[in-house]
Amino acid sequence: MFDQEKALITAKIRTYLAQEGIRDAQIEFRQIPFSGEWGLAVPLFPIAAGEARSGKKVNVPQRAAALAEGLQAEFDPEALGLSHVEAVKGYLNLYFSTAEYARRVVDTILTEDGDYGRGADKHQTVMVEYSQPNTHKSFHVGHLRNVILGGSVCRILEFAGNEVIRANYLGDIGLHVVKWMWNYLKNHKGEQPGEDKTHWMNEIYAEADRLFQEPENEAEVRALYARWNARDPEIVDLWKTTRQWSLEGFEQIYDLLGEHFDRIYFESEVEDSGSELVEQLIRDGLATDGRREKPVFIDLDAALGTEDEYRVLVILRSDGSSLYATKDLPLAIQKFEEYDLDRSIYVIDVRQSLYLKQIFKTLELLGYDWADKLYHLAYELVNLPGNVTMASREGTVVLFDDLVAEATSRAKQIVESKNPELSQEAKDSIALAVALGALKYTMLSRDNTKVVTFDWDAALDFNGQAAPYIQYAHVRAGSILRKAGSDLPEEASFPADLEKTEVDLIELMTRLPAEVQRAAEDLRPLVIANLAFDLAKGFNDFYNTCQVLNAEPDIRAYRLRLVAAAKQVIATSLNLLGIDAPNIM
RNA sequence: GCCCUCGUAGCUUAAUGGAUAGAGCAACUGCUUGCGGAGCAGUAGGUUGUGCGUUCGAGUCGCACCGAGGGUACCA
Repeated sequence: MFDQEKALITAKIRTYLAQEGIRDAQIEFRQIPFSGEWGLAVPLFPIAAGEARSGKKVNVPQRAAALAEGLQAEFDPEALGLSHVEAVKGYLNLYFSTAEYARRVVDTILTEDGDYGRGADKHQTVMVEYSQPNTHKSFHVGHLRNVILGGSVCRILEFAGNEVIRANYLGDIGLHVVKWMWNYLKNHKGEQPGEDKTHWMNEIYAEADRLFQEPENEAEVRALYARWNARDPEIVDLWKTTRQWSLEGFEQIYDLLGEHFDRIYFESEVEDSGSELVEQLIRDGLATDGRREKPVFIDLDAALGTEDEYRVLVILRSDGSSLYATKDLPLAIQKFEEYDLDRSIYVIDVRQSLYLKQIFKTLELLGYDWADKLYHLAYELVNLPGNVTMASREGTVVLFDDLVAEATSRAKQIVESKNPELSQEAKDSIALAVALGALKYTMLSRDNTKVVTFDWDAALDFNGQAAPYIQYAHVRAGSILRKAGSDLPEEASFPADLEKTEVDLIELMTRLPAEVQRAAEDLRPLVIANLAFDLAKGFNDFYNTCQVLNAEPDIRAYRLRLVAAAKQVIATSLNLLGIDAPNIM
């Protein structure tokens, strides 16, 4: 935002340093940590250290302090539109004119509106593959982290200036599907899914999984698997019908979560190309065909001359049936055939790190020059208290719909107490926004590499550092603007003696553009989650110390604009997390 | 054995190599409303797992160790 000023300041510093016999110094700008007022800091440590390295005998901290003081004497603050300049502990601190800075920030936000913080078009196309559920099975809290993380990463990448293609990859074939069909034919023939399709699908699957433990049942399932492999038309039809139910169930969940996909891949659609690729790999001598005693595998360490690093990748079972690797290889190729991708990101949990490393390496060995554009975005699991892994087999799962129902019911109570006069419909929709916001924030406010321990009370605690607090700040801002009635003042000048809470709020708002870039660069929604909370806290501090509606006309005018700007930035940051910013709650 | 990730306040967690390690829960004190609970203000809480190293400067980078979790050829 202050590029012109920075250029002028940089030139001035260079001139001074040249007099000191220092050339080609890198001038960097930082934030000044504490700021009752604010400005830019220039650390002189790197420059002093540079002198030391070039052989000059200097004590770095002392020299940095001396340079800062020398520079301070050189600066005429007014000529640069600065309020004052200080030399502190080796830093040159340049303070902006408070009123001017504040006005510029707020004007910029209100002019750019929802585009404030958006990065310039990078001309980069990024595919993000996420969610990847298995059809005919449940959707639990572990799956939720993937969808929420992937969805937020997509929004952030897009807003940062990338073109994003959202991809999903569904496990629509395999033993789990056959088990499901077996149980359906045997115990549920003719039944239709109810309102909640995923829940219903999962009940049949869970039952099938239990019954499968019995040897005679297992034999029946295997027999059905053989019919499936022979593409028995009756079974294929059943598969198509039931898969569709699953898809519709997932669609319900994605709608609820506000997610959509541009391209959906199915395991079934890459199975054949996978088999062909395996044959090709054997012909090329890269893969070893050990059938029937052993599988088809690639000894990556042998191929690369590494030891215990890439291990062995099995690409086809000894009985000729396919594995994940059989299908992930052709899928990667297909993605690059269909799209001109600059990056291809896989949002998959951390346990598959080695596996993906092997897949990427294999594609490199196959000679695909885009292999270095593949990236595994690993995230840790969601566990239950006591470090219990969520596994449907053990029955230790928290199902998605149960969780949403509980969260919504708790949110409803809050809405009831705050706004009893609203219509039931309005209450329901607000409760849902609050409930989903709370769940999403719980998932996104932890670093990707950290295990989330799912605790009902913590996830549903709407106080403190949680989405409802942020949403509430947005509502309060909206309420002030609504009560102010007529249109927002088109312009307003800011006074020099702004309250500290006003200054702090404005500074937080200036951080959005840079934080968006950082979040996109590191694929870390956490960065935005933190900023959203800080903004809400900043706004509440402002709200508690500054009157808006009852203030003098001049003050009222600029504060109304400040409130509108804060509302905008909070809404944008929530949007990047996939969280609704309601106007009433 | 080897590889990856994590270790920060009682708990959950933040911190582009830069200034006094920042929050939220829980705790404690006070105020308001009121006792089937909430809001606000404040207080307290830290040898950043341990030890070396790189650096003017390390929670952050490197190495080693300790601890937890995960992975390591036909599971996903």
